[in-house]
Amino acid sequence: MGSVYTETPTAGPAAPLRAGERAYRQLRGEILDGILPPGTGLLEIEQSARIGVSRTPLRAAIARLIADGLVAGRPGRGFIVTEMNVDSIRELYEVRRALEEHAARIAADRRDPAVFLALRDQFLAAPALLAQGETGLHRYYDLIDEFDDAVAAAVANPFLVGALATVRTHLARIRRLARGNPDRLRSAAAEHLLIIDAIIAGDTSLAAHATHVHLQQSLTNVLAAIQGQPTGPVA
Amino acid sequence: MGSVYTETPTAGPAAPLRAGERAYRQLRGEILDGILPPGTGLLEIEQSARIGVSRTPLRAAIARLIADGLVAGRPGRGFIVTEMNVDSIRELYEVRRALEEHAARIAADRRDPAVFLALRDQFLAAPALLAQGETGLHRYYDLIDEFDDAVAAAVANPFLVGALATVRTHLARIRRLARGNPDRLRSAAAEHLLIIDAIIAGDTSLAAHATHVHLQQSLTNVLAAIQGQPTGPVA
DNA sequence: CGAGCATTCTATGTATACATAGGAGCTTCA
DNA sequence: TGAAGCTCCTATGTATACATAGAATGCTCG
Repeated sequence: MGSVYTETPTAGPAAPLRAGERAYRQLRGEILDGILPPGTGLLEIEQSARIGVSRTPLRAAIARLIADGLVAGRPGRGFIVTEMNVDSIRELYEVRRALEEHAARIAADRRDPAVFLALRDQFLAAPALLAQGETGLHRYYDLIDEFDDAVAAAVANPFLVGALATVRTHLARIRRLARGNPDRLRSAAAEHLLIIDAIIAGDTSLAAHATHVHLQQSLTNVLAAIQGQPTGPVA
Repeated sequence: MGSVYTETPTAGPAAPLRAGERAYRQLRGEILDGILPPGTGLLEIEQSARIGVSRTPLRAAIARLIADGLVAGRPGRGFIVTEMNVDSIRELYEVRRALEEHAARIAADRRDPAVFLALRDQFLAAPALLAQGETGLHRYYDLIDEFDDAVAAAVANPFLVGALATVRTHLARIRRLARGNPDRLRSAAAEHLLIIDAIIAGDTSLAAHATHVHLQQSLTNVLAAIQGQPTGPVA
């Protein structure tokens, strides 16, 4: 196994990244992007050869993916990428609703107004962003992430943030299906604005209800998108 | 190393249990029971020698404990049992409230009345149970588990049940601190009865509110118990 | 006597060799 | 021809040897 560090040692943004971490991120990304569709069998030897790490760190990576719920496996019979059907999506949104409503409530109570005022301005500019094509779309998704991060920071609860992170992981797999619906994204931006306004105002109840509405709309849209294309597109 | 299977091959209740699984269960149990108190350093070599497995399955076990949030570790600097202070307890209950309220709501909507009617009878007998000393206490805790399982079965949502399982794991560490308060346990049984009645009646709102009340009472009791004995007793 | 540096030691990270169990496919017998 | 049994093969489970990075400690120099 030749040079593991093909890149210059000083190039990385931080540490050169361990083999197990690399394997985890790559597999996770490929599952989330649909490159490894649900049902795909993950063979240790095959995957370790493909990614370029030995079996030991690859096993660690798969163990983490199992903990994430992205991979399932029976002992002695291999591992497969977990399925993501309509029922799973409904179930996921059920948990998401509980957690995000609670988070919104807490965020409205503990928020730093300045942070959300800045976000408000950015969301006001979202419709213009969405008119800019692919790059604008990317920046819009980054904005959503910023919002989620701001809520997480306001909540300041490792358990809640962790549970939300788990939900968001699975959500990333779903989002791919409903991508590219400008009308929906514009509506979503407006819904986010409502939530942000409620948080700024410190109105816990309104923040929770606005979040509820937003998630219900989101779920409806996702389910409709899936009706359109029964089985997700796969490379 | 010599015979891993000291016991007769046909003795085990099921499969002989893998080394990694054994290590995981033992370490998890010891952390939950406080035998390995927060802050304890888990050295791979030391622990693998103690438990009697090699480093590879022990690493897998520690990886699972990290996913559970029971162990934390900086890469290259070892692993330690996570702390559990008053703030963590408050944060845990915050998430617990969100999840259990939602679960109670759903359970009230989807429940099988017969299951909860049976539980109702058992909880009615709880005060008598609590008068029976240690064995009665044990059976009481089993009854709580039965209730939790019944709610989980009614909810029928793997994501929500999984999130609840995570919370319950950490809760087990806390419960040890507040153990042995008969008055509180009698009150808790009465609170559970209220929740069960609401679920039987299909009253989603009441089930959620009764759960909220119960958890608030539970948190208050736990915090009071900790005030009494600042740092938990350790073997 | 204090601070900086080199050395050593320890614990994790990684790779590989071996053990084992489960399944697929083939052969054989009825 | 079909079904049952056996064999081989493959993939995971486990153990161990080696690489490496970080920290603690002791030494030396100012």
